[in-house]
Amino acid sequence: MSQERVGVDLETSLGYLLKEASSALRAAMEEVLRPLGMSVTHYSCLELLAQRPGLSNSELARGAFVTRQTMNVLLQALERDGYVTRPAEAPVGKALPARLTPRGRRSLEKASAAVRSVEARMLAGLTETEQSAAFRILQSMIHSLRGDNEGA
Amino acid sequence: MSQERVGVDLETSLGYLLKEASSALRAAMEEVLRPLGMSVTHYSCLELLAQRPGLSNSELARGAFVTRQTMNVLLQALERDGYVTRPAEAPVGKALPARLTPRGRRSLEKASAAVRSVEARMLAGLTETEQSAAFRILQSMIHSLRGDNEGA
DNA sequence: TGACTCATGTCAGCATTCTGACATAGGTTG
DNA sequence: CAACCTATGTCAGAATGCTGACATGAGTCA
Repeated sequence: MSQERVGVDLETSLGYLLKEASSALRAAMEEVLRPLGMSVTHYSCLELLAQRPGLSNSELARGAFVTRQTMNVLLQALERDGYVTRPAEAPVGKALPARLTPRGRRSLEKASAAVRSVEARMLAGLTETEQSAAFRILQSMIHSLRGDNEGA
Repeated sequence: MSQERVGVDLETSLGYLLKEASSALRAAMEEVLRPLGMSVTHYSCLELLAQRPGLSNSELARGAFVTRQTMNVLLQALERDGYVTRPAEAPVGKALPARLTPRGRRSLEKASAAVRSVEARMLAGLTETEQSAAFRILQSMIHSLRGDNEGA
């Protein structure tokens, strides 16, 4: 619109590109999940529970990259609507292991398929080799950012 | 905490890994920007203006991956606090070209250095070749997700 | 010229997520 | 055992970003 290249490196910054890709992925997921009446966080919670039954609220929060307070709000809604069950008493400690109900599992099926198709579209232009490279590169970035390698 | 590997593919999903990396990057940026009293969106806006002076509110919003309404609220605050100036009248159309004030430029300096150090840390474990690969791969993902290649 | 379409700036209301705080359960350490 | 530390679930308030809506300016096209 305004001008073209005053000339710095937003276009060459991997950080910016990472944010751009993540934003595009999120938008694409929202687009396919909206018709199913499901938000990305909503889907993430169900998918996590399908793959790792018995996760606690805090564990789900970490897996979905939100705070445990946020996840708690969502879990209470999912429980109220019958997608998820949690025992009234904690079997050990305070952690309440959550599980999908049959209704939750059913509702996840369509969403999961939709999201997998988005992921497939995302990877459509990449060779197997490139996908493997992407995997290693992203893991390295995460590792470095979290500072897993410093300190003792 | 609960169990280890019930066993599906969250650990092998590039979509999940992308979200994880983006989340780690955002957290690292927030960590270094907080001492400077600056949020990520706040920083993004200033950095965009430094690199592309004269961007309009809507263009800044697209560049920072937020809606133009959200960017407008931020811009008004930045203008009120003297980091940014916009003309009272649009030179053409309705778009108001925004520019950094000296104060805005000064405030950006430290933030920009901090963010660049985060990006450097993110890339620390990667070779030049891998960084080039990451660039091409991320661009391909963005391109595919946006569906630039379909239709006419 | 006039109707149409599109992008923009902006206001208002709503949704989502976060920060802060508290009580409790369990493990650790002296 | 007692003090301490960490993790958890949960409530309340605040911040942040979004959707909806409206008016305006510019280009397009008949």
